[in-house]
Amino acid sequence: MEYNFKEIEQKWQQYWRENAIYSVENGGNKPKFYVLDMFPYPSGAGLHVGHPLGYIASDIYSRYKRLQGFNVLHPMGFDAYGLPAEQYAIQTGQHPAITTEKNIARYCEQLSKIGFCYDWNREVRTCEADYYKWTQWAFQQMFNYWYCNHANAARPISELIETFSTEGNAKVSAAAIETPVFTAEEWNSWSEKRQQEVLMNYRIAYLADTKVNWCPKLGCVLANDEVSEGLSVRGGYPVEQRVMRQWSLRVSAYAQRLLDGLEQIDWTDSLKETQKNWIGRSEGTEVQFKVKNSDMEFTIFTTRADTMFGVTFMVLAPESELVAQLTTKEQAEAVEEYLQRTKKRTERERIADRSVTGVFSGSYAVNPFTGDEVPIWISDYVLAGYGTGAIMAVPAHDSRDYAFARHFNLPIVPLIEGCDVSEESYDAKEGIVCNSPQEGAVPYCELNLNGLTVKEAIAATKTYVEKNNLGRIKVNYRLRDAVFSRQRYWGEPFPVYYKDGMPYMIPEECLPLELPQVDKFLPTESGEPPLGHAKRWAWNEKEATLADVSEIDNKNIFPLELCTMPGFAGSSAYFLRYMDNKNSEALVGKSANDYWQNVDLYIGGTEHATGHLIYSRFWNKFLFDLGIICKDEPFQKLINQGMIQGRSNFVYRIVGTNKFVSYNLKNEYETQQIHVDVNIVSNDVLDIERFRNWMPEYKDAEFVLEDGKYICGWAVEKMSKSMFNVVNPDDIVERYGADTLRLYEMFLGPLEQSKPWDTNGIDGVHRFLRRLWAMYENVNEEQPSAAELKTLHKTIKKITFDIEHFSFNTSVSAFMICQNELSQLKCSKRAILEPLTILLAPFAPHIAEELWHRLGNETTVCNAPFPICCEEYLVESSVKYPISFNGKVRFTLEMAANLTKEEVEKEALANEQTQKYLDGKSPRKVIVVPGKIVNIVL
RNA sequence: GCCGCGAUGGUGGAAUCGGUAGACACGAAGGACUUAAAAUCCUUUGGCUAUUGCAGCUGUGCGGGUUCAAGUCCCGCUCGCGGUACCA
Repeated sequence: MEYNFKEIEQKWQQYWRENAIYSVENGGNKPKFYVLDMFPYPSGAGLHVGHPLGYIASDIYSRYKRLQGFNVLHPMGFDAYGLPAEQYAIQTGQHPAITTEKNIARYCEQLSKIGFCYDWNREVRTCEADYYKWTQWAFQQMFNYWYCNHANAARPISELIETFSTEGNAKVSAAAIETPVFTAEEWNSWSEKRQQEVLMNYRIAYLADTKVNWCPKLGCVLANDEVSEGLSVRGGYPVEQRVMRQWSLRVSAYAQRLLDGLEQIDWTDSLKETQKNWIGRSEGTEVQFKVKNSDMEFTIFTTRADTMFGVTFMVLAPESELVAQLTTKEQAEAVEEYLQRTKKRTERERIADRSVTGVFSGSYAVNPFTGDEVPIWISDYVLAGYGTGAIMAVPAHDSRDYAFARHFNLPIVPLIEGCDVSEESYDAKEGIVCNSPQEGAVPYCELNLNGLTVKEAIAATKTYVEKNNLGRIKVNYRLRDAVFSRQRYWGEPFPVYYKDGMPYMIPEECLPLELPQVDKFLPTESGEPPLGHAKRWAWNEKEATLADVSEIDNKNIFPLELCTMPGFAGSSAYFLRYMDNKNSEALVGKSANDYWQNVDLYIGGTEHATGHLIYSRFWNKFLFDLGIICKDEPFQKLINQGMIQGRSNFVYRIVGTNKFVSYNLKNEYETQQIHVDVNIVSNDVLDIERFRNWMPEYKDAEFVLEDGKYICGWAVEKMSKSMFNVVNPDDIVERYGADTLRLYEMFLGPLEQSKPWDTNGIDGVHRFLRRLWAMYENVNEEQPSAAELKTLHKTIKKITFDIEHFSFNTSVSAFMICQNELSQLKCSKRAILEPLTILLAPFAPHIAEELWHRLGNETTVCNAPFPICCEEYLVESSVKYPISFNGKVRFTLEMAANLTKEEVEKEALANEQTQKYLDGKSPRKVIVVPGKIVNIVL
């Protein structure tokens, strides 16, 4: 009987669906296991062969865990809100909801063909109201909470109001926007608006004027992780800095917990490292500098407190509030001109052009250690958003300060013994400190750092600063708050209305606030977001309905927020919703969450390292603070699957002709390299007929062949339509079947490694399945031999080990070796084939299910127990020892397996050949590695 | 610049704890079956030397080192990939 994969795969996919084989209950006697894929954004292009790689890996692991008796949650859904659908809508006028729906249907169709064990009853789509209701709800919670530094957790804003009205804000330590101290009397005397304004400084979701990445082309602000090198990640458009009134999430409040949490989770070091860099913890010192001839003071942040005696000037960021205060009349014009000039430059220009620019403010600062007076400059190499937006410049030990000092001819004072600063600064944090002011020097400071190492000097200076009240020890983080507004249509609406210019939350019982229909998706001419086009988009507090915008003037009707939420809003808590996706009372019910806890295994791409994987950790920690969920880290183990690149093929056209020359002859001609569709090339040999029919211009093409064949060149490139190297999984399933696709994707190479897709090798895997299939033709009931049992149990051991180490490529090899050995033994015994079938089920579920039933089983193989390796079958009767002299193997000796180390040594030395090599001498040393090698040292 | 990862045949890759490098697969060459093709099966396949027999040497990006023994550990490079950056 032929291996008819098409029939088999259809049959079992239908069987699984109709009998709900993969639906999962919350609870039961089995231990739980949660396996999650990063849910896809359904783009119009559909899936290519690279997309399912991680899904196949997680599917294998899920099925394996299920066979081992775990209750496995393995869901799938769609990240459906986002820019591409909206861009498409702008171009074509098609509503994003329609295109998104269509794309999801296409994705589902493609995914269903591969035979995944998803519980589709738990599907979530971020654009559906019963899902985004909980995104809106979480946002409202963030609005209603503040971050208390004492509790090191989010606390309800009501507690804060209570504190303000009884004792003011003096004792409150919060992660918040700097707020002047006020008393309870002051608080109680303020208007509601004033109180709301103050509270806004404390909220975790807050509205504030912030410097944002504005992308004019997209008409939208972007978060830091959505911008790379001054260009938008989506579309590659220029991004500029702008101050806008925006919603932000106080992610920075969680910086330390996000850092600490990395210690408890099982992620790769490189990913943890990326997140650590992104969070960017930096321990340093804040020092107060007085302004000469003024009462003013300002604060700078430094990690090099040891360089206080090398400060020769100060620098302010152009955007710093201090600029206006510290600019003198004489310098006003020059400073204004400089500010205008830097303002015009886009982020990209600043990155491209790093030439030194700056202007003197006219003021001087006083070094609090020495009383020394140094000029205050303004330059755009100092960033307003980091530290205090002002620095002390130590040109001898900072390359940027050095370049600045050189350019403007400012003094350079070295502080490390033996360093040479005539050509460049000495930035390294090592060496012995010198040049502290000596006794009697003017100016003088009693702190003497001479002779200390840099590390010791930093510590000594910190102590001095604290003791003398000159500043404080401070930890800074690079991690910024996440800008949360998007001037866009296709996203979650904010559940917010405005009254008296201040935002208020729509009552929870009125959620979800649904996205209204609009005709036009472009931002409005006035610069307002597309929601400005909505005809009915205002809030009536009393009736809780949407009303005509024309009625806004009416007393009880208030306008809504016109922005929508960014892409990461919907993906930050989706893993929680899968646990309990039908729950209309809560994001996730307590019992469901207590049962599933968190994700045991998360598989997805590394491109989310500083976006989704930071935001969802933050979001999760916030919900943890609220007591909604029981784990503060969402993803216990995380694996990044590598990217699958394309493998492009080329033909070589002789310039100016329609003649094509084969790869190895191309150097004899002047040729032009042209991409050719990989689907009409097999093993780099071009199908000439199909090539002629591929495009009209090649209809009459001629060829210069080698050995009667046209050989194509090849290269590894990104998989994309323009390179004609896209391979569609549907085509592979059609030609070879889903099981072959699954095995081959795993066989390509290590899961975490990026590698090119090359259809050429797939025949080998397909052949294996056919050979395996043939072994089940005449199954008999004979007792298995020792050799057969050994092969089986060796394979069980290997497969179990491999799955647990996510080494799926070597498991496929192990199956091939096993099949090969059994076929040599001509083994078709049920006792061997039955466990082998279960072993194969996670990898190739369709053929395993069919073979399982052919062996006479009634139940599904999905519920069979995973076989266990019996070591006793693996015991060898004899062991082949390579005998080496001085590490070099000379011959191999077969010995009984049960010999002790001493006996092996004895037998090896007694051997005739050994004696020949020894040539009468006695060995210096003999090293026996049991089961491995005997090394004789001469 | 800084941080992280990697480099093994014609190709993808294996080698799990320092113990016979190249498993498994593709490709290639030769053979069997066949009128023929497809399919299937068998043999060979890192390089060099030898080949009527055995075998020998060499070999994991480069240069050193540790060790009886190194693809694997240590030091110094080269190249490639990824992340990140006027972060004070």
